[in-house]
Amino acid sequence: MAKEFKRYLVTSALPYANGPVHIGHLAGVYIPSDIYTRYLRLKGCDVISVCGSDEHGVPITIKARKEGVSPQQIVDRYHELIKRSFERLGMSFDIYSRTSSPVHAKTASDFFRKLYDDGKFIEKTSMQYYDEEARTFLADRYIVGTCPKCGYDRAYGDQCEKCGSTLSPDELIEPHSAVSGSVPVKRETKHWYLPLNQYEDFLRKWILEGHKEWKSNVYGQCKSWLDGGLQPRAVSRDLDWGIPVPVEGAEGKVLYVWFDAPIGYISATKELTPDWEKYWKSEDTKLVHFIGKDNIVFHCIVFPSMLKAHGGYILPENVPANEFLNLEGDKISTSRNWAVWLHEYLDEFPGKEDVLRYVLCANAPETKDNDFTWKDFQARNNNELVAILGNFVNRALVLTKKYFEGQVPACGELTDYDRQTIADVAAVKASLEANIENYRFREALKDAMNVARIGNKYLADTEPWKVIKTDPERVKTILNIALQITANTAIAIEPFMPFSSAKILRMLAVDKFGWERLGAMDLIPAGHQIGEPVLLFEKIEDDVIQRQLDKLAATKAANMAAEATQHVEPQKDTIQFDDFQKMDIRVSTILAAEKVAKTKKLLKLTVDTGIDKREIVSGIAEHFTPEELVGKQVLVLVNLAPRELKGILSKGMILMAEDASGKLRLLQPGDATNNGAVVG
RNA sequence: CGCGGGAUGGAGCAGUUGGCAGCUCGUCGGGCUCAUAACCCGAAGGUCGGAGGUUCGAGUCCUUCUCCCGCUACCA
Repeated sequence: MAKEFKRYLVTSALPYANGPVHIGHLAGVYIPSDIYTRYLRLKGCDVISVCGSDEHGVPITIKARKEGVSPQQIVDRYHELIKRSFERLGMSFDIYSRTSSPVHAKTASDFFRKLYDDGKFIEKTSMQYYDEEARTFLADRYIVGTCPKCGYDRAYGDQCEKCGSTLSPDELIEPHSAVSGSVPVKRETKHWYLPLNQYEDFLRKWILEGHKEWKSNVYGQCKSWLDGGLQPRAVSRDLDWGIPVPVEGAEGKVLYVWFDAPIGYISATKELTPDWEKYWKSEDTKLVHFIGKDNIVFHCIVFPSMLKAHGGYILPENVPANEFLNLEGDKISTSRNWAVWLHEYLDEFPGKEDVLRYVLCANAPETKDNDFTWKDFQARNNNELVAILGNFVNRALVLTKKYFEGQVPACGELTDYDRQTIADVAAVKASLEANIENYRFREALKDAMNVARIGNKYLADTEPWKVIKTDPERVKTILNIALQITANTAIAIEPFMPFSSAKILRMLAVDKFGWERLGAMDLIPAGHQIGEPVLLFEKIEDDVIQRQLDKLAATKAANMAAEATQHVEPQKDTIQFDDFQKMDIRVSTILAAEKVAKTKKLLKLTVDTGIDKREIVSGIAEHFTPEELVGKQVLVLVNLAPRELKGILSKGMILMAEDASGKLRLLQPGDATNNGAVVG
């Protein structure tokens, strides 16, 4: 389907304004989006790129409450930080807006009202938990209590993380609010739902039949959702932070953050241009959403359904979603401060914006999760940016300076080899374009770097430093070509590394070229005086990298310490000696251990309790391998009522201690003891 | 439990409709000296997570298993 588009509308997932932006966000969404947009602009396309802060939702209110400030103060803080960081990184949004803006409030409100008036919603009343102390309704996640299945006392209202079972808040024993700690009560509340099930046919046709070219992760996820059947989804929440539901009698209710956030794309466009409808409502506009994989359902299922329900809007032509980036082997986490924060990077690596852009693009998680390591960062900078790109540019300029006082020499007669080299450079264009247009930015970046590779090879093969002694005329041609290639690198890398591109142009003392000039060999006229060569990139030394690694190690240590103090549980209620005596705990030896098939956490253990040999199923497979357990002595609660797990009768419980990091430790007698010895 | 994505030489990745396993970095050897000890050339190193199957032929299709990540908990 080679559709012709007259203009482009590019959106980037709205960063959630409860924290700064980190490298994961950049690699997943913003770098690809900026490359794409810059490329289209350079081509002279009509393109606008919109983004902004997502400022509503429960987590922001929680954070505000925790810090004792208003939600507005939270979002103001992070909006400014994020916006400024993006600018410094060279993100070229046409507008970076925010969902707390008046334009957005009106846009989202009108959008909801239109759907409401057209009868696109269904209204449902249900009972939900309410925190009287904090005066707020509680999402299931924010209710904590004891798990009815395993007795874990910090299970959430939707799931117990200990035993993995899915729960509803009603099942929790002694539920209390995670927000205030008070006991929640049930209250009746009314909400509006978007009946996604009514859009299944439309979505099927549009995605499953019409967009088979989408990335496999995106297509697969959509297919999975559609095959599973869609449910009506609530689009309002009981909350005092957000856009009020524009309906009579809806006091205290706001639009669900996932309803209002994507509309933020529309609002931002409105703020940018009075012509916004051209971008949102013309079939010849190509709409592309850049997102991370966790956002797929909202951008491919929910938002398109909203647009469809509203009518008049175009749908995204593609939704290139990336996977996740890990940091030094561990999942990036805002709450655990396990991240490389953009604003900190910009402060600590001034002038190295392009290095980060390069590394994150070269290592972008396009097909699967990837790992960012500082060692890789250093290697890519030193071996690729410095050695290949920076070095080539430097060679061409220094040679010109040295032999021709910085004046571009004229191109004479071409050899076959010259012609081949010129053809090689020209050939980069088509590949680079195809890769960018198919959202393969890693490959595209490689193409761009190839221009410099070709240049290095050309200089090595033609050896102007030798030829200058015998045939200065020939050197003129060689350096003319080398300089033209240099100018070409500036074009090719612009979408990826705009700062370096500009730097090259400054050194060459020429103006910016359009994309169509890529491959041309007459970019700089003979006789043109070039500027002073400066180094494009610098090597990054080991100590700089070590400082970053130390910083991460410190974070890890701080997390451990924090968790240790946080996780010490208060003493439980007093019990009588009789209660304790009821428990029969014996020293036992583990005779055999094997994983229970088709489970993640369960191990089947055979233990010798001294009384008998029995089987115990224990949820410890994630902490111990069967091999390391065999032969160990442990303490076993032997008179615990037997319980069937996965068809195996478990008779007893192995005693464990859970440390601050959640890791389990065996409790063992200090010295070898006879099995069956009574603990008490 | 279910569903989605992934598993390819030391590292990171490509492998289109099944047909001699490629790329970048690293390693080793050589060349060059204009260049930020950078650049250029060459070599070694994978049987493509495990098992089974379809086929003349499979990394590429089917079955099954293992491991990693994600979704259902508002973090890309």
